Amino acid sequence: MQKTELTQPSHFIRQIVANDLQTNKHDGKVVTRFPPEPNGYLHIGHAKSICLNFGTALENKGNCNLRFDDTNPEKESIEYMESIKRDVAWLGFEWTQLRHASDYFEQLYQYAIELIKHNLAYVDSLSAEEIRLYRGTLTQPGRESPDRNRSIEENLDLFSRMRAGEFADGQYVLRAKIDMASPNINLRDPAIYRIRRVHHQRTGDAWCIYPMYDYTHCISDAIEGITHSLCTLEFEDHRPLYDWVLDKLQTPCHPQQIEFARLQLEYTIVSKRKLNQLVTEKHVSGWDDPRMPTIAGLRRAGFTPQAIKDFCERIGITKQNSWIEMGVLEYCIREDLNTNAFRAMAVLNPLRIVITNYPDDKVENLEVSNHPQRDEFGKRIVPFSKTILIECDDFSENPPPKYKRLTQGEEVRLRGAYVIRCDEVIKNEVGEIIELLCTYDENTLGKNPEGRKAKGVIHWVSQVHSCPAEIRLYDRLFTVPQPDNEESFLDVVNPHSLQILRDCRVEASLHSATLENRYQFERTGYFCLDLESTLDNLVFNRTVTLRDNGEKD
RNA sequence: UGGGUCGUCGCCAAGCGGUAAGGCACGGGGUUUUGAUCUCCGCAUUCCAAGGUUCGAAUCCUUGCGACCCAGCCA
Repeated sequence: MQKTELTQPSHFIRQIVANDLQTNKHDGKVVTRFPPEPNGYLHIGHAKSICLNFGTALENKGNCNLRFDDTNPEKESIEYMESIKRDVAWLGFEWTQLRHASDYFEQLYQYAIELIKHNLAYVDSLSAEEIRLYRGTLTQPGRESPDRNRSIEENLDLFSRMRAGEFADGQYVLRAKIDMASPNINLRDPAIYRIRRVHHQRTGDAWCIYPMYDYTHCISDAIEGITHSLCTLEFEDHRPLYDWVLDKLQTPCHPQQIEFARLQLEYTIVSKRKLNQLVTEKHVSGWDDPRMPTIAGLRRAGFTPQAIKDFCERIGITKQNSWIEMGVLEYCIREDLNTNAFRAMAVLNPLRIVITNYPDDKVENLEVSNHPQRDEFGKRIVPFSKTILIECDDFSENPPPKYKRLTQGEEVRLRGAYVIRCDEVIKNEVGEIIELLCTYDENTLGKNPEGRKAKGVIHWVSQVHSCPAEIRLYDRLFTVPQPDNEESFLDVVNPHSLQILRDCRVEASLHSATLENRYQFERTGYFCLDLESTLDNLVFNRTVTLRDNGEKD
């Protein structure tokens, strides 16, 4: 938000807003809203909408409300509202006002009476099933309900009695009187109020009739003075209805609905039903499992708000259905963490090295830079001693060509420390390597050895000084790019999406790691503390691996 | 001949009648005490297709083709 303001690419919504500002269409105001239904957790797709709505307001010194579309109490809850507020705030956005569609229930009711009085709405006694039958099909026009020409007086009476609770759930419905022959099915006398005796999380039992989305949303927008009502493509067909309602009623203003394509991210699923299934069937640990595409999951995995916002900016806003590759999201988090994460060393699969020519009890507190490019990050102390641990992978008896790590008889640099040479490989009775005997060159601290150069650089920790840790390696949750297209998305859950390593050793400085900090474990990836971590049992999550251009085996 | 929307590089995406931006990915060189970062270079004679208008078309017109959305008293 701070760095790219002037270079932000334009997209069609920015152009519309800029043009409206120029022509003074809305008195020079820009007011948007993010209108989630509190019936689930926010996910990366919502992040796109959040960034668009809040971003549009911010860029134009306008306002953006957070409005809960809470018109269907059966599915909604306060718990979801709280999680949504937490996630929006975490992303770094501040809503101008917190609103609820339910704040407008009385006004919505009065507007409905207005519609009835203008002979533009009627109470229908057809059942849900009958209404479906009367609606017609995509190619066949619908038929008018027998109740369509009920008198205004009778409609008024029935509607007030609907509110008063005189009828059973489903017995009556209030419908807009538009056009049963419209090629746009949304205009075939859509239901705008239904009777539902459900306790509402905010209005309690004050109402037994609840307004429907199409009727509620446009009026809520108008009440809040929204100028640009941004929504996803599937609502394009609803725009004529949005406009119809506002055209017929004396509302404070008539916002412009503009549709954009929702985000589709490869290797993820975003349907609430499916996400819920992953949770309840224990394919993941919860809504905030680091493999989940939820904001909570991304947060726990170590993603930063800035990376997510950068991602949303990069993918653009258009009306094209498109699939974004994971690589884009990964690039964004790597870019952020590369410049902002402290470096540290952690050995995931330890292999012991004894430096035979290093004094038995000597310990050197080496000063190591916290960031190779940012000196202002300072230095930390990393103890060095005779017995150290390196990554199993960093030693090979039969190295492939161009191998840059440790091999017998060859030299390698221990990051931030000395150059060592491997002299001998110790194996157990079944032939597994259990220890390496090496010698170090005491003249190589902070400088290259005389006349030669180590083949590569590997990371390490001192055995006695390091801390044990559990490290969780996460990978994509699905094995195919579009799990939604699969007969059963559960069949393509990646069985290796979580690998828990329990014998890891991390450098001593990580004992004081905090939930807020991110780290690059040098040469292995970006990590953060998991919220289950304790002082006696450090747990780190891998956010993303380092980019790997190398010819690793 | 139901309605709506959309087709520009492997994936995104600018372009708005004056001769194809940019990002990701990918390939190659350089620097490097992270096979990271950084850096340099390469990467659409062509814009779904075919016609047409024009000095000039990805942009305008016509006709096709393909994809997505809509028949909840969900949002």
